[in-house]
Amino acid sequence: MLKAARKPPQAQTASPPSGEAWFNSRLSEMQDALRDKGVAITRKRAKLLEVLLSSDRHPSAAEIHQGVRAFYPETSLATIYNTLDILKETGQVLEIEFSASANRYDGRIPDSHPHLICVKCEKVEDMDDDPDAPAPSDPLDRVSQATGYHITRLRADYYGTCPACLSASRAAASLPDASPERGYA
Amino acid sequence: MLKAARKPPQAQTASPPSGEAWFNSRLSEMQDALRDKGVAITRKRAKLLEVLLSSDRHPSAAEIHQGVRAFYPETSLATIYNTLDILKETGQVLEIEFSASANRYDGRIPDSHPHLICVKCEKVEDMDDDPDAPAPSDPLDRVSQATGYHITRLRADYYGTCPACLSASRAAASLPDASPERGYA
DNA sequence: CAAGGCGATTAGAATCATTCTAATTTGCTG
DNA sequence: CAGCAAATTAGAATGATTCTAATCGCCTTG
Repeated sequence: MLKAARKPPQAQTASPPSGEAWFNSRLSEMQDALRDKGVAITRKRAKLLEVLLSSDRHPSAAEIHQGVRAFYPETSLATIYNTLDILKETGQVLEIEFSASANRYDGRIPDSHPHLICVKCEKVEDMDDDPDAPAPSDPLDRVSQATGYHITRLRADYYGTCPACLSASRAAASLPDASPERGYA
Repeated sequence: MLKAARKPPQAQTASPPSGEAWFNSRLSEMQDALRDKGVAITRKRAKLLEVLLSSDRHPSAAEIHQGVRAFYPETSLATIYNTLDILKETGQVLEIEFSASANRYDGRIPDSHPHLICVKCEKVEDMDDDPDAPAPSDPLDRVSQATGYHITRLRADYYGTCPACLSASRAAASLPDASPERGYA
């Protein structure tokens, strides 16, 4: 499992992967992941994958829905969410969460990577962040300069399992069944 | 406007500010910000500020509500959201957004700073990230080692205004009124 | 080809955090 | 005390997402 390819030597507004070859190989990856999970690749699901890979605009579930509907008008939103869930489970899509509007999905680069998010037009772009680049003291300044955005906020949050939950789940592994689950996973 | 103080020389699970002196000075900052905005500091709002500063658990709106209710049982959730909005506008609270559960609020350190988020128990902790620390290639590894978490994801997203929207709003500034607003701001 | 089975799909209901609305209360200021 | 604006309220509305129960489609087996 490779990291997202990192091409240019400086922070850039975007370097979206492209090309038919890339498209097909990425598509195969996703299909393989679904197969490995034991779920069928139906026509609607296949189309969903295409839609997901066909633009770098990080579509919402509703946008994906529209894209699939263009070909299969009988498709319901539930199917979109359902398939996105499977893709999430298999690490084939990155969900970018927002509380004030719809989540956005990145199927092109499913590993965590930084984004540029316009607070006005809600555009979401990939960013190639080169941490070794000449770094002005403030990362907001650095990224502003490199991208032309007026950056006002960096959200940098690490998601994982805390030590307490780690030992709890290790204990649970030896025992019958565990305490109730909740969580952001 | 100072940056969040950065105390220890390595990535740490947390270094919550503390002490009565700190508490009072931070409280004054928030109160001043409200006054500057021209809004009243009512008893309920004052209590909300206290609740916000009284723990480092990054409470949700509902948790704050409960905390205020303990003193003013007639308080409605609308008041909590309303006051949080004002605090957000004045940069006095950091909203940590989640789509799958309630947003969390950091009034202690209102500038953007990294967090540790447990995907199991939903704990949210502050993290002092020292980017100059000896850096194993992978930041997830570095943070895992430093904190004892099992980190699986770094969400690093830059929020700001994209070049297109910047020029649009510059244009709008000279003109009568602008195109419809939306956005994540 | 018929029957059975099972995952995929559907429409619509349910959920839940958040926002909105319209009415009421509060706390001044004169 | 009257008048006024801001604060507050209960409850309705919103909107993304999830759930539910029923149906569909398709493959297999007899």
